[in-house]
Amino acid sequence: MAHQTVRHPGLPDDPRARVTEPAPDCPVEIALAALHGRWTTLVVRELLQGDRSFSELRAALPVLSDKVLTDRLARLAEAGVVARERTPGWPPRVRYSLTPRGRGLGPVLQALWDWGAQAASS
Amino acid sequence: MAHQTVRHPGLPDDPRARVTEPAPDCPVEIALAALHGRWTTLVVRELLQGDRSFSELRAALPVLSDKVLTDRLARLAEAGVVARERTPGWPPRVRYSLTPRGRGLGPVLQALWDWGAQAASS
DNA sequence: CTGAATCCCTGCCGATACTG
DNA sequence: CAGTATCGGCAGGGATTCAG
Repeated sequence: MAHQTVRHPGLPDDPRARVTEPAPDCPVEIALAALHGRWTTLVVRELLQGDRSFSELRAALPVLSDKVLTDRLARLAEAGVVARERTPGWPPRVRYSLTPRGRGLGPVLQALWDWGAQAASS
Repeated sequence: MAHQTVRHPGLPDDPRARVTEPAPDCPVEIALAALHGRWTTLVVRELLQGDRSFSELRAALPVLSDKVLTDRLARLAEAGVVARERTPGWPPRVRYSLTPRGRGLGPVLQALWDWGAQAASS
């Protein structure tokens, strides 16, 4: 059943696994930074189902304000998770989609889901 | 090579996967909340290597202040990740260790590490 | 030794109004 | 349609000091 060698009690043999204070280049920090912020995971979830326009995202997440949606998309783009594509002409249309790296977040979200779905009993 | 069935584009068939706004009972939110905050993952990393006292944690993470360490341990305990054990007598000694649930964070951190370790190229 | 109390500063995020 | 500009409330987190 176990399909990976059990190396639980040790993260990879990498110097970044031994830092004594938060480091922006730590892979775990990078991943958490990409998912950081309210609404971020929900935006990623929407895009995991296909590319979307700004309005479609607003419609899917009605409570999310324009400003925050803009901010989330900008941060996700900066993290290499989301790609923007403007179609020229009028009215302006922009399609958002996940990059390959963004699609790689699927298993990560799955791991988070699996852990969080367990009962909180110690 | 692929050792898991590809169900990328779909999180579990659970109503909580379809919420349209941040929900505290969403498993992903629960997991991210447990790991939330600066220093949190480093504290967990320390405890993944064995139980520790307050002072040992301070020594391992010298820049971390008392207040924040106290806060992180309290939050992790509340999340069912960390267990506290006071040994009676003087001076007061407290040992912190991971619960089984806390040890379950190993694979989660591994998934975050793996994703973050990839180059940020789109 | 293991924290709790207090102060302060910064950054997130929501609401509203406005622009290319 | 797809954003930007501005303002304000509030919580995160660091330093310092005090307590059980």
